[in-house]
Amino acid sequence: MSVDQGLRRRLEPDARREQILAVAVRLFGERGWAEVSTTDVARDAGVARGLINHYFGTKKDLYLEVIRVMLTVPPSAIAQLPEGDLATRVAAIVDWFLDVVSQHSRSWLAAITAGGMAADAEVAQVVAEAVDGAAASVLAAVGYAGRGDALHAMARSYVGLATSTAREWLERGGLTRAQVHKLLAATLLTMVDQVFPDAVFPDAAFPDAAF
Amino acid sequence: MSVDQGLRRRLEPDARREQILAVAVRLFGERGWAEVSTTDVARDAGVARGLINHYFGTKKDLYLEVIRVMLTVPPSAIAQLPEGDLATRVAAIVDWFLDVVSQHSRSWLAAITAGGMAADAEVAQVVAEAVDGAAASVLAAVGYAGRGDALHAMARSYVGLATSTAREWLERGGLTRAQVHKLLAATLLTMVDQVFPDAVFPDAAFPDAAF
DNA sequence: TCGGCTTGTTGGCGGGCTGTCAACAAGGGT
DNA sequence: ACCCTTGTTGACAGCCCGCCAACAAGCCGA
Repeated sequence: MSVDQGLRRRLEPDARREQILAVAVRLFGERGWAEVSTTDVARDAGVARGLINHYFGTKKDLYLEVIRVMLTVPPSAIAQLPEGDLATRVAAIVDWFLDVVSQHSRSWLAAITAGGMAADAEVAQVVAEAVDGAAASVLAAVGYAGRGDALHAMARSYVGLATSTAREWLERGGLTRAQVHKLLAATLLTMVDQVFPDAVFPDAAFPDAAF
Repeated sequence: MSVDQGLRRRLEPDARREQILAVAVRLFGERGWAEVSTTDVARDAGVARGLINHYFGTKKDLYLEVIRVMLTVPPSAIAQLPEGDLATRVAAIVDWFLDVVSQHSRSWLAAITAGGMAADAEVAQVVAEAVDGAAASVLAAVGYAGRGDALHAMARSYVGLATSTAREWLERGGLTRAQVHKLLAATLLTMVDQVFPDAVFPDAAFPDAAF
């Protein structure tokens, strides 16, 4: 593992930083916050421990970067919004979510379940930003983008459902992908039909028009 | 805060243990795992640090007890299952959940959102047991108790939705209780109608009979 | 009342982890 | 070949944790 080849080599700051970050992502993905020490990261990176503080500051700062990396969605599959029927779009957004989660499931799930210290305010904020992004995607897919704070809150709640359901599927193995898909699609349709209309702006009173 | 009155007094083991535990619950509820040291708990309890290890073992062991306390639902409101229509029972179980969460919201939410180190296996198990209990209550309320693992998985997913929605309500304040109630009731009804039937035992083929 | 004994309680030791900083050296520029 | 920038190191101080021998509070029998 630890690629230490005796000699001491100079790397460009970006390269060294990214190398340490990669090691940290791997270690924090395998074990939790308390189980990984900066000494471990330094050893596996073949680097003096002080260098980690030099590049990242605090151990928590390093951890925040790790979580950001874990939650960063590969931009390949984004922005594919099929223009069909509502049910079609719901099925598409659910499939997109399941694809993203299942591909790099371990790191994504580990990070979204608060990674190791959800109580920390900064960690919570990083996770909240990722949830916000997913919620915005959901709202866009169902044609409710930019329609008020309550809708965003409901969309974030739905992302919570999607997350817990995905965990039941990928970690516990108690559900099949088909069951997960049906659950998420049916509940999202229900929310769009029955719950979202009550949450749009009080002044704007066109609850169903997508355009 | 720290009730230190100079002299050193002997307490019965249960009393001392409970006193320390109370202090730990307060501190871990205010701050997270990393921000609370056993020294802090000892100081606020007016006790030597070693005594904590004597009573609880490891700091993590103390933390597990704290989370168990936080997740323990006051047994008052349980076991009230109104025998009415399905929609009535759904509304009742949602109200019950919202009551429980809103009463001691801070500690419950703090603990259920993984309390501080969800990555730890033991902490995850304690939280999972609490989620299992809530899921069982939901299944019992809708008449699907004891009908297979997939159903329990779906119920746990629903508890995830309830948790994230409650957090949007209580912590972020972006939703009203009425909105939360409608969201949770509508989605639960949808799951009972459209999703649960596919998840019952393969051999048992009576998806709708409550009795 | 007083000594003894059980046991709740203390304080310090060793080990480990973290943040900081002055000193060192790798490698390019002149 | 030299120098000088700067990536890199190693050690120091501080804190936290688990452990354990020593201490004493309070009860019991004499």
